[in-house]
Amino acid sequence: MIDLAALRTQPDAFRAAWSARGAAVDVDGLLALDQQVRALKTRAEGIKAEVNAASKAIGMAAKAGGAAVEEAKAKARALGDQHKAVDTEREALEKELQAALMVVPNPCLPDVPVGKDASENRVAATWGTAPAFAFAPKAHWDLGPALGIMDFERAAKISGSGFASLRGAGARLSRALVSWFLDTHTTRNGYTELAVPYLVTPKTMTGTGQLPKFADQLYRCADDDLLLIPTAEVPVTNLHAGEIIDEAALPVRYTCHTPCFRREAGAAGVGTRGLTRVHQFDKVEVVWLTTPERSRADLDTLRGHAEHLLQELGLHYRVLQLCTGDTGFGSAMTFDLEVWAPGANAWLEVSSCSTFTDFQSRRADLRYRGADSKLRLLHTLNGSALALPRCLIALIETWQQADGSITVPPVLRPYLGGLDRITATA
RNA sequence: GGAGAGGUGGCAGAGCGGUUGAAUGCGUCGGUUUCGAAAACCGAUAUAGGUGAAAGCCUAUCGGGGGUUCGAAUCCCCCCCUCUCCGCCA
Repeated sequence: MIDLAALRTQPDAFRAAWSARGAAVDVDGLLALDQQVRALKTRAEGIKAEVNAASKAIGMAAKAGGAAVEEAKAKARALGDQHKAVDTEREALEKELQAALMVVPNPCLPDVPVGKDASENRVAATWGTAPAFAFAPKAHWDLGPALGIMDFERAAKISGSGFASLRGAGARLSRALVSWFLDTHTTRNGYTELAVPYLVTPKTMTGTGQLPKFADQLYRCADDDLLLIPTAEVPVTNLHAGEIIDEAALPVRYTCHTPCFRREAGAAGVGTRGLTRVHQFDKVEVVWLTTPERSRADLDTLRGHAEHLLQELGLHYRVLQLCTGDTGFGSAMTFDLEVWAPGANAWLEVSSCSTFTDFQSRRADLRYRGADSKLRLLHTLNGSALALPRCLIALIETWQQADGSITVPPVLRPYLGGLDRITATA
């Protein structure tokens, strides 16, 4: 959520920022509503102050055994009714204002390039080169089933389309990636590992911005009013909701492996072959809670952690700086990491690293007490490091051999009992 | 799932329906004292919002939401959470 007080004082800056995003926000409507709410609030509180004073007087008079108590009560009752009428009106308008604010996107940082959509994202960096093959490289949807490490048909049989299953060395390879990612983050990058619930409340989903705007992308357990997380960002960022963290403890950095559940409504048929886009996938996420002063630099550090993993896996990738028009709802700046999948002949997004500035903190009530003992909103950052199925795709397509076997990247071998090659018989 | 107990400020823990934002203790901060520290003593110590140039004033908040009342931390109803015991279960 944006800072309403800031909108009040600098509406033009917000207008410009939203226009750069291509977001239609009725600034005048918001400001008018805000004005009404505050006017009603002032009125209601003024009447309430009178009611309180009258009640206090009645209390004293009753104690002293005054005679005019009944008359005073009647007067106070009338005032109370008046207050209730005004306050009810205020409440309705305030709800309306809140609802409107909840679907307003975060303005991008000033140095985010302006653009209308994904076609105007900028390639900020490229690492490595596309692997060259002496044969025609195969896509994972051919390689995987041939090796017996992926099974799409049986997954569809038990769960419908958009689900995949791994088997044998494929399942093990996936687990090896998770372990290696987590170990790297905890031992080398200073993250604390978390294990969290995969079902969360609507309030939690609202804290990070999935609700109310993106309800159609979430799986919901209607009988219990719980939702399946679409990313570990949701439970991890909300973990400290409503709390006050001491500045000395910042930045708080967490890494967490969870499955992610996404309905992918409206994405049917778009890049859905094989493991590329599925309703359930595993991901290792990193989340930072940090100060406004540090957050921009911290975003680069976080992104570096994700990039490093791809480098050690020997995977060719590029960094995209998203333009204003392609930046997600709550994000103020996002870098996507796209890995090259030589078989599918495509760049696949395996990480999205973002700073949400204080947008999520305002929703989730995440604050810190500064060295000066003042309370301030935290800045939240997160990024995938990394998303499993697409890493797996790039990995096997990149490391495939002419005979259809897969060479295991050296960093993963300790996690596979020394296995250096996945073959159809493995 | 059944039975019971409980949810009050950073923490612990009081609180008759009436000038209670809330005793007391601890903690924290400032001061006195000290060569310095400890101890002791003195003082301060919530958050959010409205209004105002500011000082300030006002409103709200005792798990959440309703209700009774002129007035609710205190009474009533619903919900949530925690703990204990029983049952069930990976």
